[in-house]
Amino acid sequence: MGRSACCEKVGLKKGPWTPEEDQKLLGYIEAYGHGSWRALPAKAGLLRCGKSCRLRWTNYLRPDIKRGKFSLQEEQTIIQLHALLGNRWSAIAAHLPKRTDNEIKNYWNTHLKKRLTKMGIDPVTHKPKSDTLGFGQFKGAANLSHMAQWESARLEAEARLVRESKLVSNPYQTPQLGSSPSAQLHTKTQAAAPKLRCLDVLKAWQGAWLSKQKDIAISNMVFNSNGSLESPTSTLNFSDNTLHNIPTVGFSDISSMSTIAYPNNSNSMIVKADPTGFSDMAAYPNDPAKYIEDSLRLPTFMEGFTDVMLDNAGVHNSPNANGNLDNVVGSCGSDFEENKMDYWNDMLNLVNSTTSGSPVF
DNA sequence: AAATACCGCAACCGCGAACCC
DNA sequence: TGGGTTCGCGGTTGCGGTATT
Repeated sequence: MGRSACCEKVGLKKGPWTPEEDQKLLGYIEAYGHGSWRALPAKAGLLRCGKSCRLRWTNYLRPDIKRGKFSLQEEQTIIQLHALLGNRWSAIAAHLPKRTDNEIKNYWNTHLKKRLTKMGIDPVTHKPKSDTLGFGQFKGAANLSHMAQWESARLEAEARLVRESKLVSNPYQTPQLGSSPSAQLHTKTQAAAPKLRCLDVLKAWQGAWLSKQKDIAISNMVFNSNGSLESPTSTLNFSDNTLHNIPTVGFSDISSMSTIAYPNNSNSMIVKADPTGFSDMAAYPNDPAKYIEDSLRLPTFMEGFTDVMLDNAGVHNSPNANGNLDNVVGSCGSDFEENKMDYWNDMLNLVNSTTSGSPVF
């Protein structure tokens, strides 16, 4: 009963890998693929457990891993994605080509987290710590949480895609694009659904929220598998058939809520609420993507500013003698209002920039 | 120069989900 | 359908290197 402990067997080696072991593992996987990790050590002549071999391969030996210092761009990406996704390192790694989730996790814990803390920003919520009372109106954390719910749903959908695409995936599981297993996920996903449209949770969410801003009651709704509406604040639970059941290929326009689905074996869809409060889709009879593009607006309600503490300027973000970040403290006022838009602009730029390489955005 | 503290990273551990029979 | 197996993820640990005293 119970789990079979992978390293329980006496005689299995633990600890740092030797160059000889690396060579054996590398040579075996290059020749035969990893196959079953559990069976691999014996076949490769290694006195390691399969789990240890997998870790060594995915975090160190894989040929497509970039090592070394993180660039400013990478730092920014990590921080922004962490604000959105939390400690979901594999998901974050999927957006950082050639970086492993373990490496990103380590970098966050040893560098970025400390930097945020030093600057008076809670690395968990990405809010200023001084916000505990003064930012009663601060909606960013709740919004991020909201976004995370959507992202969770997306990840579930992606996971299903991977399963569905296993038939076409390369048995030699060396990813060519991303570095993390999640990157492999994306690669496979794309292979399985080359015409995949994005499950654009961010944009969908923006649209829904913007509509809410306009007190459009229906704006909080998304279509469920029955074609009825439900609140996006609830956890999305896409069954395997959910998206396929959405009957719209093109537009479905119900009041101010618009749903576009691309159900042809892709699990992808765009759901949005009409940010204008009135349906203007007739203006885009042949170009749903353009409609989405044009109708989306930056969410003015979102607040965040983690990009300001990236030291690209170096000067204005320096902590003061009190250990506070002058600019960040200042940003609790008007500067903050300015920075928040930059932050989310960056976020959306990031999202947009990854559109081509990932079905996520 | 030695001792100690700190830091960074590779590796391990445990859990949950997916898979397989 | 249920139970065992495998895999992947996220948290944690421990060790080696570096900085500080």
